[in-house]
Amino acid sequence: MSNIITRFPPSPTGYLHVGGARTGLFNWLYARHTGGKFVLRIEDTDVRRSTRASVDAIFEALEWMGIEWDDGPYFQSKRFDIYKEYVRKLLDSGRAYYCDCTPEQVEEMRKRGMAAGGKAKYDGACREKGLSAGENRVVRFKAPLTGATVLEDAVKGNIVFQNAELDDFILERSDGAPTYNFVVVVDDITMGINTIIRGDDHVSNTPKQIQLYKALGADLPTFAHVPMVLGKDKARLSKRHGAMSVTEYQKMGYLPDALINYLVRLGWSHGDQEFFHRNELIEKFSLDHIGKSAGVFDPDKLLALNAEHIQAAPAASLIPHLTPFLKAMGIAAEDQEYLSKVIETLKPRSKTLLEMAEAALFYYTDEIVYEEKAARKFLKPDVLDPLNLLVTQLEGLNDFSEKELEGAFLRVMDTTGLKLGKIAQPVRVALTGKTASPGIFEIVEILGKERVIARLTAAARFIEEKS
RNA sequence: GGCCCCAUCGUCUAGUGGUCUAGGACGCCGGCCUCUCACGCCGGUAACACGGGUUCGAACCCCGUUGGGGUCACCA
Repeated sequence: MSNIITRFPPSPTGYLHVGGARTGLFNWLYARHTGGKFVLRIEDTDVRRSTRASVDAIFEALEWMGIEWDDGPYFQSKRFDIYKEYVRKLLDSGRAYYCDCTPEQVEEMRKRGMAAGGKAKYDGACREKGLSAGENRVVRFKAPLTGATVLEDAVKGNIVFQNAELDDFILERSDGAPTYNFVVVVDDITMGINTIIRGDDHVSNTPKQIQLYKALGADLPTFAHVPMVLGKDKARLSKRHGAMSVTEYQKMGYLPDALINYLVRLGWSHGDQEFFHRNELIEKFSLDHIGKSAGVFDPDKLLALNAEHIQAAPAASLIPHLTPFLKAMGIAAEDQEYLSKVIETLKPRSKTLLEMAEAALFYYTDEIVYEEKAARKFLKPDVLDPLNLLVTQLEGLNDFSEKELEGAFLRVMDTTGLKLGKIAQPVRVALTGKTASPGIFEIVEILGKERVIARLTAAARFIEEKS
């Protein structure tokens, strides 16, 4: 029923950073929420700075996040004919003209304006010259000199710009290439984009674009300028603020849903709710709860949210996300059922998938390396008897269920007079090499009789050799 | 500097004139739980930038100040 069409227009001059991903997300969510369309457009008119590698990086990041587009990707570099055609239209209708002022001359005008009253703009020297096409000539837009242009912004409200503040900006460079403000408008018109959600660093471009829409006789889209994402020091996001690319978060073991949840919540709210599943976001997202002020990117909160998403996810759904990390550690983890059990025990103690993979190691290797401190503290001669006793008890068990295991431990406690804590720690070190791990019964059950007994006796041997 | 935007705990935010001695989340600090580490639970810390109005009554409306951000290209 809806005919909302949004778009995401990254320029391929580097990786996709979290700020850009957020505006992409807003557009995607809004399209999904309204049942509309989401268009991907690559803004690569700056041939010098655009690279194929960046394009691929952007695709990869979007794919990982699960943001799929319905139309495109369009490449502006392949649409020059269309831009030419629109320049022609403007020239023919008298809304654009050729200008032969040199960059130096224009720069001079700006300096003068800056010195005089603060208005740094082209003075319209060639406006009425009636110049035709030629070497070193640019095409400028003949902007209205008086009156005002109003931006009716869906998040910021009405913003009024005096036309006298704006100048006759360039539509087509002297080398024939179109400029940003122009191509954006032509693209948005020809692609049917009717809802533009973008960073508010674009507000000052908007009046120019609105004038272009009008000069071209096109309907205005809905504009929604969302506040920017800032770094901890409240300055614009940059590499010195730490990990900023979407791909980095992927590599650090974040779940795409967690990143999405965090990014959307940064600047948008739904009452007090902090945790959202992807579908909930689609269901609840709307333009009218986007905040007006800039937000600081907080890695701690993202990490906490990631932990929450890990906990909330069924083990089976975590498998595809965790497997690459396991593989990187040389763990094949082919048995899905086993992996599921492993994940279940690790979920509440893993804030990232990377942590989870590292914590899973002892489930997959038989060469347990004892942490030095752990061994010194817990693998001492006095636990030799309890350990051997436990082995005997365990050997007698057919069923390694938690209940049976508890019984076995209880009997060892009985005969030795030791508390569970005294026994559990040495066993934990014997089984995992570490002093921290999932519950002792859980890991014994998952590891299974054979491996548990092997590791226990190995620990006993270790103690004997030491003393 | 001109133009534009913004302003609630350290951070993300709820709040749309009275129910706010301002709520939630992250962080931080206590405690409980406990076989370790976590998880979980309970409690605490901490904010309406400032000054004027408007109103019987302002976090919410208006003006100003201050502070922060954006933008002023033949980049996008």
